[in-house]
Amino acid sequence: MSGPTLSDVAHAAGVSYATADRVVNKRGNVAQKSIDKVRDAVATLGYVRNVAAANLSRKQVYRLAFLIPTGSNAFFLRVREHIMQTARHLRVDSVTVDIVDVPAFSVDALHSCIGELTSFDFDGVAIVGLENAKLEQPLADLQARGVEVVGLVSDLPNAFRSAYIGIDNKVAGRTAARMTGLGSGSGAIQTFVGSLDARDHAERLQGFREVIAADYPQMTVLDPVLTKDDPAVLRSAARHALQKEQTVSAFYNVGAGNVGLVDAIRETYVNRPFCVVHELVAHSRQALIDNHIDMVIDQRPDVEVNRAFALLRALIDKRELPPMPDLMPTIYVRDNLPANTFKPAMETQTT
Amino acid sequence: MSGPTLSDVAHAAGVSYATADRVVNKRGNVAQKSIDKVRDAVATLGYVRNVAAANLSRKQVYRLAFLIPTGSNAFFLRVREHIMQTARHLRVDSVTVDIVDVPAFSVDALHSCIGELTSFDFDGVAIVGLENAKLEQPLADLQARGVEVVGLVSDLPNAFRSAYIGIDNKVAGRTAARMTGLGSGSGAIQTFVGSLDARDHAERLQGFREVIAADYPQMTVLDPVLTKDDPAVLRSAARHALQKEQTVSAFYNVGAGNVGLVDAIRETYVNRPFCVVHELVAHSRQALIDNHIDMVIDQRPDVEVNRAFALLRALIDKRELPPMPDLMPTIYVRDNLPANTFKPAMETQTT
DNA sequence: AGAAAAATGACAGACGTTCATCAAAAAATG
DNA sequence: CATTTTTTGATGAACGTCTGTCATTTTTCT
Repeated sequence: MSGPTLSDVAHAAGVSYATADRVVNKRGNVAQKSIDKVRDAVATLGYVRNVAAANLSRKQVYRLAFLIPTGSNAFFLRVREHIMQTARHLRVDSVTVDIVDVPAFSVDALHSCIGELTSFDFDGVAIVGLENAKLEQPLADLQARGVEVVGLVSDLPNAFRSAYIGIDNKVAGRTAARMTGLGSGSGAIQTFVGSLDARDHAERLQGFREVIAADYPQMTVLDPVLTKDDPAVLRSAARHALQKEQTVSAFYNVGAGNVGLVDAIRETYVNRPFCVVHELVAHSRQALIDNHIDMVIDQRPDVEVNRAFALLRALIDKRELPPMPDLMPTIYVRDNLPANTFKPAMETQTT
Repeated sequence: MSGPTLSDVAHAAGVSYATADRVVNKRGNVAQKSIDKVRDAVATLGYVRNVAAANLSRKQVYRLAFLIPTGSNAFFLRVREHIMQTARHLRVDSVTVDIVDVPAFSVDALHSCIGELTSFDFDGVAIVGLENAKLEQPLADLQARGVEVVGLVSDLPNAFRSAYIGIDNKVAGRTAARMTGLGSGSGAIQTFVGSLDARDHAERLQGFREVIAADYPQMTVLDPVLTKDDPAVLRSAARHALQKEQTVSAFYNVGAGNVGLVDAIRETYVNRPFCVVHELVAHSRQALIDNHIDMVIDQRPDVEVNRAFALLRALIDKRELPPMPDLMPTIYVRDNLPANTFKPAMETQTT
């Protein structure tokens, strides 16, 4: 019924259980001849280790940490809440989770946070990262201690994490452009970015420009307003664009701070621009319903968090990674909004 | 380190291990007083059963079956392939999978297939269903034998399955309409359906009509052509629509058979209609790249299959269901196509 | 050949649960 | 109070793997 055991393998290979165990667990001190015999037996019998038994025996626990930017950013509140919820359900699998707060967009803060992680011996960490060479040293230290590291939402220096879990932001920008082209057609597009140092912002803008340039020659992409994701900046810049330029027919906000953008649009009664923004949160959702914006491109942080858990566990177990469908930006319009309300997280940390 | 054991609970409750075990496993023959004491201890200690140990002890194996329509339908080939791939990776968790072929769209065939399932004692089955009262009896029999049943992609009679895993097709239709409104703007929309008896097709069309009627009065939705998902029917109907009606400015195909639709469009050199179809497969992908169609609404069968596995396991274990983000229709345009090639499945069944 | 090194076999305790058995205690019944 | 019924405690054998120890065999080297 339930597959062959290691005893069966040992017997089939004509060696003792101890030797078979030495082979499959790479304990060394085994003759090549025996290794081959055991490998063959494993293959022909189709032996797969019983993880339940293995985890039981070695008292495996998965101690995970998530490094998430602090602040009232609605997007990361969503992320936090989903982590807590999932963590509660994963306790049956011996998974424990800590959420570590780290000041947003600060390389130095992230640096010291990662440094402190080493003293807590986690088995795996997911980090909302920044791409900065300064982070390489502490990440390398972490990995040297056998901690699995993945980048979440925003990537880390590539060589110092095992995987990146997030959407392809260039693709997201290209999609935004295609939608803007469909919805607007001609005129100038005012773009807004939080910071061009943030790779995700830069990539989105780049993808956006590519598609407009290639397929919508009758539209022009205006240089982005630098907003630092500050709603106040968005508000005044958007007002300015709406009043002065008659020809602005579309807005694309690559970053956050949509509250301000929507404020400005709300004041415009006729012919508001076609408007695409990122990340579905309570406010952008409402703006969609109220017909102040046309489209929200969302990266489904809940899905990303789920994947982070699955991936970290697989990495820690050092097993082959399960097939993971690509993460796709999800396009929300008024007509396909999920029923879920986005309530503020009110849970405390699980330790 | 790793949470309290049942021994700890028993000790804290002041009862024997045996009694604590009787309580948590509902074996009966235990005084209410003891039940309360144990429950309290579980709560205060935060005891959660160690599934690894439990599964080991009871030699838990998950025998799953997927009932998938036969035929060369590219969509279900995708589904099958992903099931096989995932199954291979889940062997480490003692999951075995059988894919059962069932003739497409036949209530009688599905009926007898489900009937035969009872003799194989599976623990859970996922069924690409049909909504027909005829199926209620065999489904009830299955469930009576303790088999967990979920509907996949296309639902079963609601009362006879534990869950439906698939997108909300009305939402998908509404989204298609919004996109068509953005992309086209005015004129007649020719729609195509496989069959109005298929609930997913009917719902998509209904959602589509709703949005066009409400928000795009300058567009009209023509009555759907019934295609039975046959490319030949699509081809001739589309040709007819393109030649005769000058005013057809958009196509929306609710069902399959897009090969024929694209054939007809390819012949139209000027002003082809704005075109939205469902399900990303090799052919629709290519049509998108070739600019013969504008948009593909996809339900990510790979994601759905993953979810079916997770859900069935949770149901079989009778544990609380983990938080599952809504399944959203994914919108593909030329600019966000996944790199993956859709190669035909070449695996054999896992048994 | 003899000594050192490497490889192997045999075994046993542990991990936390499930499940069964048996005797003992407590509670309910007449 | 005696008898039946219900509830409890104690115990032990699985489940498959991990890990360690120790004695024994085989190989390698001088």
